[in-house]
Amino acid sequence: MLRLFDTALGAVAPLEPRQPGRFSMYVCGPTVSGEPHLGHGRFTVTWDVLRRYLTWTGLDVRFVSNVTDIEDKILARAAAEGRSPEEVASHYEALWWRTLDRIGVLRPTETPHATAYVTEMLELIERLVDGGHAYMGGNGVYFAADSIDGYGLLARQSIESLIAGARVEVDEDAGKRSPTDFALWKLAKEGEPSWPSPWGAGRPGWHTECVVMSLDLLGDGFDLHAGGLDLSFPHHENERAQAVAAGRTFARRWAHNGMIVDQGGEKMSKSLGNTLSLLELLDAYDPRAFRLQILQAHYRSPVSVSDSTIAAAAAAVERLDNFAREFSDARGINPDEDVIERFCERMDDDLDTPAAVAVAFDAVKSARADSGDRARAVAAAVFEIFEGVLGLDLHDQVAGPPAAALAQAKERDEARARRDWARADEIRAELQADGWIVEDGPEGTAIRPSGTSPDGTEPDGTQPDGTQPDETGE
RNA sequence: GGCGGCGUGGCCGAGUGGUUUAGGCAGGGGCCUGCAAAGCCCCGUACGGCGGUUCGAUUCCGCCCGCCGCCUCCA
Repeated sequence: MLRLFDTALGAVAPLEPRQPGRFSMYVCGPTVSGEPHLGHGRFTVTWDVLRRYLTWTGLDVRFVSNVTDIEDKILARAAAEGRSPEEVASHYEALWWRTLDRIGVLRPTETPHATAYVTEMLELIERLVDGGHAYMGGNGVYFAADSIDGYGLLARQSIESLIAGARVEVDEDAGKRSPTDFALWKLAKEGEPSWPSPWGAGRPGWHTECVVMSLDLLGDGFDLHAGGLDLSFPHHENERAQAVAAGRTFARRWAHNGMIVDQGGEKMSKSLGNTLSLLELLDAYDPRAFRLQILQAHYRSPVSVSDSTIAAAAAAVERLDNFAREFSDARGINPDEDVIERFCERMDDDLDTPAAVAVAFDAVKSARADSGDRARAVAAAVFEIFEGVLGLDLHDQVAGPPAAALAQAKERDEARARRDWARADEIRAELQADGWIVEDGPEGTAIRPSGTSPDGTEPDGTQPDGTQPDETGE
């Protein structure tokens, strides 16, 4: 049984499903107003790994992740670029899924959109207003945080100390009564997209969609609500507050992943403007290197991604590919049970992927030290761990090199056969200059693309995305 | 100010009250090789500082120093 840190509990606890054999999880998805950045890459990989692991252990996992397709930043970009908000949202959503494909993140079971749930959100808001939990302010409808007991659970603070620590003045014009209150419904300004409501035409506040969509698709008391640590407060707290006020049972467990930080150790965030584009990183390195680096840090720790850390991960991926080529005949046979058991022990301990990956690297070493069926079983465990569970495919086949390169390889073999080392070395240098790694094997000269191949294409044919160059990461 | 986290060898990064090491990357030496590459073997005696508990602490406790997060939009 997997044990996972629970933010509300402040401790690691067994993750027992609501219904035996089934697992329901909700992860806060993106606001599609810009390019995916490194932080997006991290949270998607982290929860994708949890989802894959639970599935692999036999659970039927229902994984819901929303798309916020109506929000202030989308409107701002649409206005700036002379496009409609719908165009902006659909453009960045398409880019979002294309990018996740590249880092091996599976599609959620469901991807509800905020704009498809406006009716349900209005029903909830009405219920909250009727129950005395929400009030009409100058710019919209606000939730009164002090109207429920236990506000501050996820921050592990009392509402008094949260108010005392508020960094932002209460906006008198908006008619917000307390800094901890938050918008449920925002009245539309001239020209903004809007939906009719009893309080005037407007659009939903961000915190409401997740409540409605998670409860609608997963039901009361669903198993896990996860997301970035920066969402724990106030976003998740505000979701929980609405559910509590509406008399619903919300998520049974809460989990949060750590932040990507810059080289100075500071969190990448929109307000600091120090976010790095995930797309640029994926264009410059094997996308699997990003996934491996995320796996090589504990999901709750801050992680710094830089050229040197990604290069190190890329070198490790290359080693794994070499291993996969060497043991390609081990695919499909029964994995060594000891290796799998040790791997699971680490995963079950609060998703300790760095230690779990270390088990796999140990297995790489021992498979090579061993021989025969035993070596192949251990190798099969390596495949099972990386490909069957962690979503990191190993490449044991390379696309057929072009005929010209093969001809050079053949010529080199001929030179070597007549012990013409000078000519053989000359051809090798030519091949290397063209971006090939040259190895002498039992079948003669073998070539495969190096990571810095001039043609730049991955064997899987990944192409750079088609975003405009002037877009900034957000 | 309130609440929380972190400080491990050149870099990244797990873990543990003590006997033999996490793991990855980089580096040094060696084996293999026509020379390489890949692979294999060996190596460098890491746990912020000061006290305390203990037979023994990197691991527990206290204090200090440093860094970071949340209390505003954010994954």
